Amino acid sequence: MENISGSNDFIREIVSEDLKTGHVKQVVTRFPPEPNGYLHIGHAKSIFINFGIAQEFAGKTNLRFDDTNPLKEDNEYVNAIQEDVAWLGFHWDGLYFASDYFEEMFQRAVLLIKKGKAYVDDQTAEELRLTRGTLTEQGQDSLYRTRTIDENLDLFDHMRQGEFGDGERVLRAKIDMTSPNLNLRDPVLYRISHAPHHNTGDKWCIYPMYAFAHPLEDAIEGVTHSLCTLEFKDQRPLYDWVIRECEMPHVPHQYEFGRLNLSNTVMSKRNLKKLVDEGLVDGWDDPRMPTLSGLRRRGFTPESIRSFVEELGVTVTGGEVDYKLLEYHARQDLNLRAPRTMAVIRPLKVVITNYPENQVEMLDMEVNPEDASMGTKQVQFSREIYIEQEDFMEVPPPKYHRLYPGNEVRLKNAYFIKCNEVVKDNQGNVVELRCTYDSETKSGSGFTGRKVKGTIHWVDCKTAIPAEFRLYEPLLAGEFDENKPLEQLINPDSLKVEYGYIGADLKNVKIQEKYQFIRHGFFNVDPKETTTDHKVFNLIVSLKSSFKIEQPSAKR
RNA sequence: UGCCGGAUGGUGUAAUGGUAGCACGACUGACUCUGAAUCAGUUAGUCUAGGUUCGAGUCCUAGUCCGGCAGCCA
Repeated sequence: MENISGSNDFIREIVSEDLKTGHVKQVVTRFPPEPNGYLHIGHAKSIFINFGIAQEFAGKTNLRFDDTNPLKEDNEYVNAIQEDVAWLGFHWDGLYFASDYFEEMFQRAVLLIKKGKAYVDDQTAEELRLTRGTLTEQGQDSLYRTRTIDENLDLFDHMRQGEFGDGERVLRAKIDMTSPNLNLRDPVLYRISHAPHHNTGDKWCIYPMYAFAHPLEDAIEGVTHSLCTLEFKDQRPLYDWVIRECEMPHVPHQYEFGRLNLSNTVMSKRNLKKLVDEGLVDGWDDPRMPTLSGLRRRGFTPESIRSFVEELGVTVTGGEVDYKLLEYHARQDLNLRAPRTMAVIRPLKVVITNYPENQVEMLDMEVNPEDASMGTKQVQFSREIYIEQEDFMEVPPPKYHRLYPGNEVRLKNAYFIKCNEVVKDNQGNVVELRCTYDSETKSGSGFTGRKVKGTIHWVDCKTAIPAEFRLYEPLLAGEFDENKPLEQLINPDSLKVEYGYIGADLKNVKIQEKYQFIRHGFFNVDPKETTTDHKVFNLIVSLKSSFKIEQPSAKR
């Protein structure tokens, strides 16, 4: 069978081959998050791989919560994860919980004991660690390794009945304490934890470990290709051991791919949670976070995340992707879809002295020059407007095409204006510009009398609406360093808040709507902070700019 | 001095023994009522040393470097 997308990574080749040879009738994958945090863009890669491959080969994908550790899991995460997966555009075939299989897992563990393949160990966690050996030294058999089957059965049952305290005993696989693969040195299968579970309540006080539970979950659900990240590679022999020794009728296979790492950010649930818990960010959905909820609030579209992830491919090498590539995909998507508008983020007032005091006119503006079908809209123009502070310089550097004394520029969709006078306050700051306009130069009039180097955007003072703009830079100033406290790593400029103006055309914006503020970038209407009276816009990604001031004379 | 993986421009990725290609970035230029977009171009790569072969990024040997593994986490 051929896949639809045409992309052909090593996993798709395996799937293809399995289908062709008939080893597999229908491909079944699963996305198995632990509900102990919110999903991030790294998970998006796994989601696109698991759901994507199943889709391409007409298979099925389950959303399965790997909830085998009651201490860390919570229903808040269960709900958030479902929302995020759905937002990316995927529908799961089955919605399952590992905890629903606890009884079967217990029975399989009993089977292991009966076969002499598992035993109850009374050693402490510390003793276990000491006898496991090291990377270069083999481990030693536990004193309890030779317990009789009946004794093990009895003890394991008492574990389940709650007759021991946390950590007093564990169930271990009996494999090989001398194996060079640490995962095979009699790994722990079950531990005791008298903790309430988000799904099973207090029904259980023993919980299976990932290494035991995961292969069973896959087998129970009929998963054919269990796709996970590289760090589980060493567990593959154990995965196969569990399936085989537990005599699971269905045999899934594990394949590993490289995890996604993004530059200048934190990418582990542990550290993301820390940022949230320490109040260093505004929750899991802080727009600077690489979480899916953060990216959504920031304004990234699922389509741009998808094309980004798909471009990376599926490989067995690890690496770190420059976040600029994600920005590129966001621009690419938004450029075609986002309506254009003019917004002034750092306002500077301009009075057009030869424009009649009470005159007002409506000017046409293309909604999106990339898509004529989006039509035009009208924007109001009058004698007083705001322009961007950085679009004026009293002493312009070379190749500065914007406003400066004596220079003429075009106001986008309006007229040429020329700067005649600069008004300053007591401190010498420029507070107002007095300009004249040329009525011959109206946009759309076909005026060709003379040319102008620059076009700048503006907002009419009479109808301007105050707005808050949140400008973002990467969360971390440099690369993640686990030896430094998080608060020292955070980029102090990761969030800058500005107060400026939007035009009347944005009076009725709705949350999560995306716009391009001409010459600035793409912005999203913040869903958390925006009210009818106070509009907050999140910078999704700025427009590229080839303009650089050669001599940074910040003087205006 | 264990085991398992892996090394292709600054970054990510392709080439399945037969011309090292693509994308991002960076830099030019054209165009432009967004210094955007678009278009054209430039830049820059097979870890090292041997070997097999008419031919090696690809196969073999040795080395170097990088990642993962010593939770009763997943």
